[in-house]
Amino acid sequence: MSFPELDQFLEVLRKKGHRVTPERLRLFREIYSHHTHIHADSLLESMKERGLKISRATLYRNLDLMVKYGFVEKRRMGGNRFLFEHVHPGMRHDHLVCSQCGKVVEFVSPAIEALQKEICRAHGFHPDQHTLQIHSLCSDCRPLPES
Amino acid sequence: MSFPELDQFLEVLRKKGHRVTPERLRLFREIYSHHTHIHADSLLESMKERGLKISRATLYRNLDLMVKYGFVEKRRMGGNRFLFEHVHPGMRHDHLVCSQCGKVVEFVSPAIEALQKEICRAHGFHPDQHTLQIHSLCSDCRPLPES
DNA sequence: CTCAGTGCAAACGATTTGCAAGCTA
DNA sequence: TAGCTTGCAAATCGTTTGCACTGAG
Repeated sequence: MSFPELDQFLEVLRKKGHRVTPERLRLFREIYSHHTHIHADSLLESMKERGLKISRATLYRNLDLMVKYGFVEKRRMGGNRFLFEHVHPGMRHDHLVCSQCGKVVEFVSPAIEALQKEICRAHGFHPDQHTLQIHSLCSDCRPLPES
Repeated sequence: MSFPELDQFLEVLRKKGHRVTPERLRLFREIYSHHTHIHADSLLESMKERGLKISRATLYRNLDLMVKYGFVEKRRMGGNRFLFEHVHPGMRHDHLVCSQCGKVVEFVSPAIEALQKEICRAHGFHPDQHTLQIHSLCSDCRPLPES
């Protein structure tokens, strides 16, 4: 499976003096074949299952590389682990996260998008590069956790 | 220094069969004397400086207790450490976080507040219990980190 | 007197890093 | 070949936990 973004990635690698290694390519394809946020561990496991060799260290190192060059986003959604997601050009979306169970729902809201920009601008933050998370309780996790 | 919320806290402790220990009281007062998000470590240090004895373990255990009973909020703002903040009744605010340096700015926006509620509702999330974070780059951290 | 709470140190989970060996350019 | 990359294992970092002791009720 190939992705249009792969060529851009290769170009960046060359331009920046990085080498094109099999591990790098495998990982790149792997992330681009998942269409939502995924943990480093799940990526590793998923690659292992498919027989794609890569070590945990290399995985983390290359994820950071892809983040650095803008191919991947790395964020935390309240939990302990980072979630990775390949960028979706021209398709911004934000995340609604359950503070209890960690469930993540994606949503798109032009209205909130506009407000985000405005708030960023008002505080001297860069208005083009932003993401937003709403943390709340999902329907399974009851309104108020008693006990 | 005493806080109106302290009495509520004491009441909850009694009602729930928890004991009123000096460590608990010290910590409670400590958090309520800080008016923004603060790391566990800073709390510990700050208490140590003031000669208020408490161990790291007890600190974490009691922070969780206060979270459980709704006196404290515990969240991650992108960094590795949790941030704690005593609740500000009737004074909701959200956070704008620099994805680079971690700087956190508080803001209030009734408009975004309304949208949050709406989005929560639309996805079956609890609309009253929510917080929101915008992640972007602050003025010091330049638009696009080259290299 | 009892059992919840404390402190210490050890355990943990995710991620990062040092170093020797491997492989791109 | 040169030196970026890899894999392994060890290290780190913040937070959590087991356990014996302490002290609130």
